[in-house]
Parts: sequence; C-alpha cells; structure tokens
Amino acid sequence: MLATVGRRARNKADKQQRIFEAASELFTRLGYSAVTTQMIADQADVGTGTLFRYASSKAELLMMVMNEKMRLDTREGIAASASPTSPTEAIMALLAPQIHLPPAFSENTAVYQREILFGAEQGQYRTEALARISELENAIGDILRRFTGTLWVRPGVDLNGAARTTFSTLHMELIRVSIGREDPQTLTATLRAHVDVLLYGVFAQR
Amino acid sequence: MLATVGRRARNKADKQQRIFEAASELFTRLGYSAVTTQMIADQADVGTGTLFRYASSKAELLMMVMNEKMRLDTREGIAASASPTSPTEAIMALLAPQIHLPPAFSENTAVYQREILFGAEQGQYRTEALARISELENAIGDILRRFTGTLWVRPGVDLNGAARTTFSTLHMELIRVSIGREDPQTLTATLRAHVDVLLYGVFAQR
DNA sequence: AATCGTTTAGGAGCGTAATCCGCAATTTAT
DNA sequence: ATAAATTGCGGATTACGCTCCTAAACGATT
Repeated sequence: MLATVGRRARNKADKQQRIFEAASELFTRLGYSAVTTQMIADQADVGTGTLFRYASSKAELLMMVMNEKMRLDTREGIAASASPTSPTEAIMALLAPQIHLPPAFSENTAVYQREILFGAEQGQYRTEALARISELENAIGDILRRFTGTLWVRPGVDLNGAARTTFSTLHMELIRVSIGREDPQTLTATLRAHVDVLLYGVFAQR
Repeated sequence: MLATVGRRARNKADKQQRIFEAASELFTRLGYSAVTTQMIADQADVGTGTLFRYASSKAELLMMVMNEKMRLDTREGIAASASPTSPTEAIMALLAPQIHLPPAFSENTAVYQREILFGAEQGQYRTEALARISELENAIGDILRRFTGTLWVRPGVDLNGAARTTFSTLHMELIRVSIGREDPQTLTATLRAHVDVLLYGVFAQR
C-alpha cells in the first residue's frame, strides 16, 4: 500500500473542505438566519445527513467558519501586545484585531458570541472557540505580570483573577457591540476607559 | 352596560392569566427544552395561534415567567443595598437575591440570560428584563456615589462608566454560573474578589 | 479475486416553533 | 332589534433543523 492516506480519508477531507467553503460563502453573503442547512448541503454537494456528521448543528457550522478568523486575530493580537510600554495599551493592542467592526452581517458575530457562551457543551468547534477565549484571558494575565516590575501590585490581588475580571468586562463590551446595543464608533474609547478603571480602580488608595 | 371593562377585555385578561400559569408550571417542572408550546397551549386551554398573540415566541413566554421573580429580587436587592457601610458589601447585598442557586433547572436561568442578551429586539418581555438590568446598573452607580464622601474618587473616573464596568463583570459571572462553567459554591467569594479589584484596582497608585 | 466486516453517505421522515387565514364573538351604528 | 364593522381566536399548515436507517463504498483477509 503506497498511499499513506486511503481513498476514505481523502474523500472525507474533500467533503470537509467543500462544506467549509459552502458554509463560509453562504453565511458571509446572506447572514446566519437567512441560510438553511439545505442550502449548505446543496452547495457543498452532500446530503443533509452527511452535513451533520461534519458539524453537529447549524450553529457549529458557523463556529467552524468563524473560528478561522478568530484564530488569526488572536495570534495577531498576542503578537501586537508585546511591544506597548503601558498595560492599558498592551491590552488594547491585544484586543484590537477582534474589533473589526463588521458593517453588514454582524448577525454572524452575535450568533458566534451567543453560541460560545450558551452553545451545547460537547460541540467540537465551540470547544475550539473556548480555547481561543482562554488564550486571550491568559494573554491578559501575561501582560499584567509583565508590568509587576514597574507598577506595584496592590496587596491581596491575584493577577489571574484580575485577568479574568478584565477579560470579562471587555468580552461583555464586545458582545454589547455585536448585539447592537452600543455604538462601534466609540468602542475603542469605551474599552480604554474600562481598562483604566480595572487597572487603577474607582477609588484612590489612602 | 354596567361593566366598565367589556367581556372582551376580561376574556383577554383571563387568557393571559391562564397562559402565565401554564407556562410557569411547565417550565418550572420540566425545564425549558422539555416543554413544547403545544403543551402550554393545551394546559392553558387556548389554541396555538392564540398563544403567540400573547407572547411572540417560546423564549418570550419564559421571560414572561422569569421577569416576575427578577422583579422581586431586584426590589429586594436595592432595598438591602442601602445599609452596608462599605461599597463592596453594598454591591454584594444588591446582587445577593439574584444568586438563588437553582439546583435543578438552571436551564431556565441560562436561557433567560441568553435571551436577555441575544433575543429579538422587539420582544415585550425582553424589554422589561432589560429595564430590570438597567435598574441594577443604576443602583451600582448610586452605591458608588454614596461613598464619594468617605472615599476619594480617582481623578478622571466617570462613576456611571465605572458602574457599568462593575455590572458587566458581575453579570458575566452570573452567566458563567448559569451555563455551568463555574461552581455556584464559590460564587460569592469570586464576586467579592471581582468587586474588590474593580473598586481599588490591580495596581497601587504611586 | 472473492468475501466479510466496518465505516461513511444521504435522503426520507419526524418533531416542533411559528404563521396564516377563515370564522366567530363582540362592539358599534342604524 | 338588526346589520355592519372590528377585533380576537385557533387549528391546519408550513418551514426548518436534525435524526434514523438503509445502502453503498472501502479496506482487510484469505
């Protein structure tokens, strides 16, 4: 047997590829709710039954597509967060790529966020998305640690916990934008204000 | 005609009441996903078509039911937040009633949170839920203002913005519990830590 | 090559949320 | 009291996500 991957594996990879492309194209062009799973199956040239062996739900199909973008954005953000000389700017640089104000179909972004939080426990693509989220959270922890030399950490503060506090707030802010309850224009300024409060507090120390 | 409200209005109120009770009982007993709209219609003794004139979706039916509890919890929390002598404890007292660790059907809570964030824009019961949320956010603002006499507000901090930062974090934490990604047992301690960081910051002032 | 066991494909079918539209109950006008 | 108009009702119907089960494709074994 010469081929290390059999016909079976190749067919499978082929279908996976076709499904990804069909889902990507349709979701991007029409938006989540206007796309039916039939359309995706048809365009990928597979049966509906087949579709659901490659992703366990319509929402997972979207996550499959969105994860790709987020993977790049996360990488980019983490790289960019290395250079700034203040924690605020480092955190802003980390999240900047996530703030690609999507003009038209922010419905996809909203559904993505929704499914990350509330989607089925065992979804494979959701798991991947959650891993990206953790990556960002950890990156914030790294940033905070990086500045413990130049800034005094207030006694009793756990930096990992603080990283989570910070990320929670920023995550919620991104969700707010995706569901249209906040103006994307002012997002950067709002985020900066949030970060500022988080790092230095509301009340001054005595 | 003696009755100031016609038969029509009375029938309407009757149906509303029956639907509320049916939805409440079924959701509580079986959990959101195990309840079908047919069951609710049957138990309320109305047609399916009728059901959807009183609530525009199944999710809205749930919100109708959950809002009732939240209305009371919010009232209670705001009242309890008046007495504590530190901002941290006041905020904890405000949110305490929301933390009724629901042992079994936390599915309802998760769906409620999901719909508050991502539900249809024009839902009437969602609007009501959002009003409760705003109430809590404003209450946090009030708490912060209450302590501006005894604690110094760090220059440049907008208290309303800070209130939102605080509420965002705590809201996200409650969601985390509702979707089972955090242990309800440790929630109170975690929340306190969050609030502490938010109020006094990660880094000490020089 | 032939046979057997295993994995993958896919479309018919199902459950359910939500709509649509004809009909009935009520109110208003004559 | 009768007719006309308006509002509310509700079940048949639809659309869609997803499952289930049969059949085909594939790889291994002899």
